[in-house]
Amino acid sequence: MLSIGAVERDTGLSKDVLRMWERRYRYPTPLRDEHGERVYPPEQVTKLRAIKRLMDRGFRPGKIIGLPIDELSALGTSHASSEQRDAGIVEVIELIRAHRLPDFRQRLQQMLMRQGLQRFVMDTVAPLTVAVGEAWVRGEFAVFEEHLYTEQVQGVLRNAIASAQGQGRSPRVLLTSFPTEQHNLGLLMVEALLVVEGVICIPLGTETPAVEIVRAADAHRANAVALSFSAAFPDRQASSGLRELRALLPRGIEIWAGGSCVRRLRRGIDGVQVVKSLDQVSQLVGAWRSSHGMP
Amino acid sequence: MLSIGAVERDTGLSKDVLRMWERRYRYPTPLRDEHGERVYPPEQVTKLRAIKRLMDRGFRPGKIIGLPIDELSALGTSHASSEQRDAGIVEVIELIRAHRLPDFRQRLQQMLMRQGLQRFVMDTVAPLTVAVGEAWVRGEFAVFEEHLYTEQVQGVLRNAIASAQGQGRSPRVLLTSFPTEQHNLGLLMVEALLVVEGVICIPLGTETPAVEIVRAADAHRANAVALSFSAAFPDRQASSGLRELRALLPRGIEIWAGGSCVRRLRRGIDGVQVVKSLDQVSQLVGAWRSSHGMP
DNA sequence: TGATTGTTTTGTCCAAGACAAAGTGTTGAC
DNA sequence: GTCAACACTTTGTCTTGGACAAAACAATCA
Repeated sequence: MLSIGAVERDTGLSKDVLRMWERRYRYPTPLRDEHGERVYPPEQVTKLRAIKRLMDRGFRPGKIIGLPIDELSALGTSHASSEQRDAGIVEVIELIRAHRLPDFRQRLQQMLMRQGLQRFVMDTVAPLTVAVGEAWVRGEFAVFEEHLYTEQVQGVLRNAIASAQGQGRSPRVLLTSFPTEQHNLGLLMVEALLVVEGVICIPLGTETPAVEIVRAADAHRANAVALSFSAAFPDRQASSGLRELRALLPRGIEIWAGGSCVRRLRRGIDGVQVVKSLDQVSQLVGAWRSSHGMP
Repeated sequence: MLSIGAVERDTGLSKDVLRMWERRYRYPTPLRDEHGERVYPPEQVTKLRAIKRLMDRGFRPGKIIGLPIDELSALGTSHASSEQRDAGIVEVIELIRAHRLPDFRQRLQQMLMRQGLQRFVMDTVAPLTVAVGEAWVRGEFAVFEEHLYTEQVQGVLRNAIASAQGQGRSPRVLLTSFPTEQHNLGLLMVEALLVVEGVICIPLGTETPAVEIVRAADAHRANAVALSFSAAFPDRQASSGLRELRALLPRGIEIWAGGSCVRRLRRGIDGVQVVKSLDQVSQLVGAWRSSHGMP
């Protein structure tokens, strides 16, 4: 049984939205505690998570909020399972669920060696992370299993980045996310791809306010700022934040925005490059280099 | 000029709190746009950030909200600076402030090699992190510089952990923190020390709810759970959380609690080992092993 | 096909009141 | 002098229902 604040943290739906939905769609239907405050049963929280997940994919709340939970997961899976899943991915997922930590770590390392860093990120880590996220929403993955997954992959990626990192040359790229966006895996994936291209990376971790991004870009003479937005990040904040940053940042510095959230932005933002897939990272670097007279 | 939502993102103060302060303390005093909605001037946002920072250190809003901005920064400075600093530490700090990223990274790596992982963590990383935290509060360090520091040290530590990690033997130790505790560096330092002792680590990253810790401990047959608490973590939540976890967890599994927050806990908690300094980590492992008939 | 308009959907913001949880201080017992 | 219990103060979160702008969708016309 969770309070409205706890549900906000758990689902990413703001208190205002939770109350508004209740008024407007008659769902969720929380009970009340002895002092008249909303208390959400676990099933409703699970369903809310599923709804949020679908909204992140572009569904609209009014259309799906009435559906029962199994239809919601059907909607979620129908899309994903259509892209045939690599047998390797399934196998790795099973290792986490069986809590075979050393085997899991070793398997990751093995795939990294076999595929090389670039293919490892694009063909293994990215789909694996999506699969883990979906399994978590369906309740097939415990919270701690997802944490453990994230931690292990982070370790492997950071390790690979350190090994692949050489002298590096322009462009100089600053990597970070806006406040409230805590997901680091996306940033690490991009950093890995950039390091492969021989780019100089300045990783700031997550949650840097716009003003600080500007100061950092200045101090480190960055040529571009790369921002990551997970699916859970609210669209509005993304576009307003990007506009704000564009206004603050000198025009000479490019902005690259990527992640599931910006993928569904309708209109492009002036002066911001939207990166819809990890493939484009390499092209972006190439474009920057050729337009700045580099081989 | 920022909207209330933007200020929430930027300062970490919720909309409810911003409105309540305005009602109660007559501050902040946002202007209104053409539709009657709050609009915050940049100076006020800066002051709000300063207030939030001091609150994280234990100040209470009512006492400090009336002070002018320069007195607020003075409050941050007065406290620290008495402890004499290692020359090496000062030197490394200067590298970050000069934004010499490759030199900084190389210097860390060099110290790691010279000192070995254990001494590196205890004599370099720990005091360095304290010094950076203090400098940040005094305003000598920008937010982005602190982010960059954290990111780099994290990289070096994770790298070292991966290299030092061998087969490992009992005890099996689960590493994590309670929800809202996002600081990862402390956990990584402990993990490094444990790996040196040949302990098997199961790192869950930060913010794992008590119930999930129990499930993870069961799934991975952990012998101990290590929890990290930064200075910003509320004492009360720490002790109640630890008690709750102790009640949920089988008695056979030990709880090790460490970090600046627990260091100021008055009473010990029954069945919880309080780790006041990093030196004790090695002893704890030794004690566990000898009491379980291991060499 | 593509731009322009109108309509529906949806999220954010507002106000003031209520109250519980956290923190502080005081008293009294050992 | 230390510790527990209690009362008092401070502070944050939750409540209500109304209003409205921005985004998404649909329909129209060039």
